[in-house]
Amino acid sequence: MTPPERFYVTTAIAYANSRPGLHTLYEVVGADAIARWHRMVGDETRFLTGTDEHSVNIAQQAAAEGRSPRAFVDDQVALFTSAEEALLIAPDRFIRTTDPDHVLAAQEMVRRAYANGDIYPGTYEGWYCPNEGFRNASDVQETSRGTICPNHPDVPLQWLSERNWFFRLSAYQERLERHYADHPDFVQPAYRRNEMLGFIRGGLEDFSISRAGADWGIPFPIAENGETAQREDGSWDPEAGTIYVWYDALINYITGAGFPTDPDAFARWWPADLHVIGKDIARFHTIYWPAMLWSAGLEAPRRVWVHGFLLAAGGEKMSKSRGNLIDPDSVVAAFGADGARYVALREVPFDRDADVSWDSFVRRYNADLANDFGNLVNRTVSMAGRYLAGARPAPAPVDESALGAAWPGVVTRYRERIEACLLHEALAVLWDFVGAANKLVDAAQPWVLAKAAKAGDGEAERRLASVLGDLVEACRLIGLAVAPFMPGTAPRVLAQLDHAYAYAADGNDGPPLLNELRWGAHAAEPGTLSAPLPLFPRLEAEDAPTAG
RNA sequence: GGCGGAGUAGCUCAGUGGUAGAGCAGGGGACUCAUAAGCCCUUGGUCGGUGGUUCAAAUCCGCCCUCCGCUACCA
Repeated sequence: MTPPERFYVTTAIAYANSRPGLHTLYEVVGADAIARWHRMVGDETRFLTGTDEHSVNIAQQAAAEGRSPRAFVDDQVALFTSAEEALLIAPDRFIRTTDPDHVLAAQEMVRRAYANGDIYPGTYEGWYCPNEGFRNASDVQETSRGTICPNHPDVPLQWLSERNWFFRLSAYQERLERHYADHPDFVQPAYRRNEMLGFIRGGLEDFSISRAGADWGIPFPIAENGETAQREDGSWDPEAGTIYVWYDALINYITGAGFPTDPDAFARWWPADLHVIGKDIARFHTIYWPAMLWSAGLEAPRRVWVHGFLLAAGGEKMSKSRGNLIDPDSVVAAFGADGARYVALREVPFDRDADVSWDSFVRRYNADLANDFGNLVNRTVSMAGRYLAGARPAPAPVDESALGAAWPGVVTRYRERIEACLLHEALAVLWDFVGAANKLVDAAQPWVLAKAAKAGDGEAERRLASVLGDLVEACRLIGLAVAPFMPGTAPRVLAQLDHAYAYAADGNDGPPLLNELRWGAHAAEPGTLSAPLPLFPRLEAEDAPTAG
């Protein structure tokens, strides 16, 4: 027995400033499916997701509601965790950047960068909006009245400079280029890697990692004179400011692995096997982050997967202001948790953007789940019950069954696609097999065999049991294989087939999935099929929620 | 502007030199186990434009048009 592989997968942490949309949860659903796959095949798996809760913006939103930042984010986070529960997302830890161990981790990373000579006090300059803080050059507008903030056109912008700390990213250009060369799969898909490499080759500037004015953040642990910013009573000197954005948010991945308080756990889980992120933050994960880790004497993550976005009709970005968000709760209400997971991961290629709409989801749900797979299970269970009095027929041996012969190749391709993060292709591979099973029903015509068998045709009777055995086995295999994507459906399929589903709700604690996915793995065991129970009721387009 | 990618059936896309493909959507048919689902057949494309290389180009080369991604401190 080889020891189990360990697999550590993370998502980006969500900015806790508004309620989650499906386009935000999409990434978490994808990572959850990947994590479940690894748990089920027997890898020691850790899946981390969570929320990013510090920022001037959040402090101001809280203040606008007359609440403390902490109370505000607590409520925001509850929106995320409940939406994720509804989608059957099962992280091993839901991390919050306000968690005490994360505060320690971020401060320790700053200290290490300082000890390594990679951070230095400098001056940050830029347009400052009194309502929003510093704004990018690309976020402000030049008008006849001068430079204004588009969100607050009546509030004059100020050109401010501020003392804060900088990270010496420029020192890591060569090492980054070498790392990309030595680890061609570090950033995927390949076109994202090329973009990042182009950025690196264009030259790297240092970036600021502290803010003087903001107090809703992790206290910066070092004073400008290089001494600790912690005072004798344990409090932090506000003069030192707070840690800014990336030296807070990115650190969550190592906090979640045990850094720095649990060295044993950290040694086991770091470096992460996979960061799943959106294209908007690729640069920070594939350039800033490795450099920050190296500065602290830590390894870069093994792989960063940059997924695409869900776009509204016509390729428009989804946003609250455009009012074209898809509300995850309505999707779950209409399609079920598994249906929602399936349509999102099947409709949107995991390596690029796609337009989605309620209609496209309904079409996909009806075609793939209600008509193809759901109906396959339904007709199979129904026929076995009707023609064989419910006794579960055994599948034919692999070499005597067309489905059995095709199956091993399906598993191989399915596994390859999942491990390559091509989740939509993985599902397509499985659904090819669903199609093959449906074709078999029509080719073999069990109802004709049943009539002949009833009339005393022994060969027809044998053939009937064999065909239905193959179909039952196909349903078992498909239902089980798709469990990482549809964890609620798998047990329901197997239950109708009177097969045990031996995995915990998060996919742990079961037998190695690849053993279970052998054709005929339970062929010798007797069973009794129950009455068919529709898995995915067909939907009509008018089942769409009222817009809003 | 620079670097990169894409333009193929109504929609989403596969197809890197040899008589144009899939899924969905549309049309027709035979069947009936089933969630009026499934199965079979089928409509539909001067493969962005143009010039060239070649016996032969969606596929290679030139030019043009259109669209998209990246091009630094919002998470």
